Amino acid sequence: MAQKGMKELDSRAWRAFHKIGTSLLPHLGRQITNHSGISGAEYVVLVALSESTLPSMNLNRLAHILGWEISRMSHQVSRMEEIGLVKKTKNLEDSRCFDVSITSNGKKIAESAIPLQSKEINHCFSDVLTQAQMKALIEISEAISKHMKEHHPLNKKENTHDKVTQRS
Amino acid sequence: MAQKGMKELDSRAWRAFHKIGTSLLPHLGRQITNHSGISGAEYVVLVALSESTLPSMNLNRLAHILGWEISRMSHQVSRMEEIGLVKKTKNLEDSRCFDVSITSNGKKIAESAIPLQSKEINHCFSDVLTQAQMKALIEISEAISKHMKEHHPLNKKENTHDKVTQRS
DNA sequence: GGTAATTACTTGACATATCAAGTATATCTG
DNA sequence: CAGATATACTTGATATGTCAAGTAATTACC
Repeated sequence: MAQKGMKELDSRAWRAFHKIGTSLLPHLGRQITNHSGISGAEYVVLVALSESTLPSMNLNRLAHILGWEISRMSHQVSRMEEIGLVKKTKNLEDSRCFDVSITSNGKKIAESAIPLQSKEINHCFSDVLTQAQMKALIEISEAISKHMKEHHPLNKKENTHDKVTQRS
Repeated sequence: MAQKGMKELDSRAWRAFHKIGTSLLPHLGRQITNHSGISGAEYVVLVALSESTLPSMNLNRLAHILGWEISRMSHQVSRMEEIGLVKKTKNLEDSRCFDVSITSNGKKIAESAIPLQSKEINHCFSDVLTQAQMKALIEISEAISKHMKEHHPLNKKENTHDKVTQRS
């Protein structure tokens, strides 16, 4: 959604990316809820924990893997603990840290959700793209990720402008 | 974030896409707030109104252009009206409809925000990709959008599964 | 070994998104 | 033209994301 100061191709490419980013990702999140009864956020946390070789991870590490802010991670894990998807225990070596681990119930839900979700992804993504397109997408992702990592790492403050808008 | 039931390339491509979708878009949203003091959502609404050849649009049309649910659109426009970015007037022909138009203040903000945002997009997106990659992305977007339009149009109910998770 | 930084995480306020239900107007159908 | 249906939008509850500020444990430095 931008035009002035951009070349025609740039603008079209950006809009194309913006469009799939804001339609496909939310759609697949909704699908998770539909087929497995958990939110997209809960799903990615469970998958991250399932895939780890370690039995548990601290919040920081988890946040880093998912590319989330630590505060969001904290809220999310607390909610997931309340409903019994994960368990949080104080780390013995460093008592500032919490070890987050998946519960057996969480694991059960993840194990049934993952293949269903893979099917959805194949449906909306893999099946509609060619091999060449997927390879291109991997390269595109790497180029952008590299840039982001170098120039805009998470949790770096750069805000200098106040909100112009105020509510009563 | 999915593995089982997916081929290696499919999985890598999906993760690549997921990663940029969940890092680049939020980053650029934050940039809008930083340089212009409005949220990403406010920005896209203002841009959609600015770009329209018509002086106003009803909520439905606006929601359709942005690919948003009507309820989200309604809340967003109400908030933007409160802070004077847009104006809402009852349509005379069909009094169920509201004509949404950009205010002079909204236009002023949009006009200063758009070139700044284009610069940001060039920085993080256009400048790090080749022409060929951008062309590929446009084709990829078209393939996915076509599928979504045919199989998962917005505002279609398909939920059959209750939330498994409950709070006290 | 005591004080200053740093790190890991929490908390609460608020903004925003989503969902289910509701209201009001318009259109369609017999 | 009356009742049924569809459309355009609103509303309120709840879930989630974000921000600024806080707490507590660890480490770094003199």
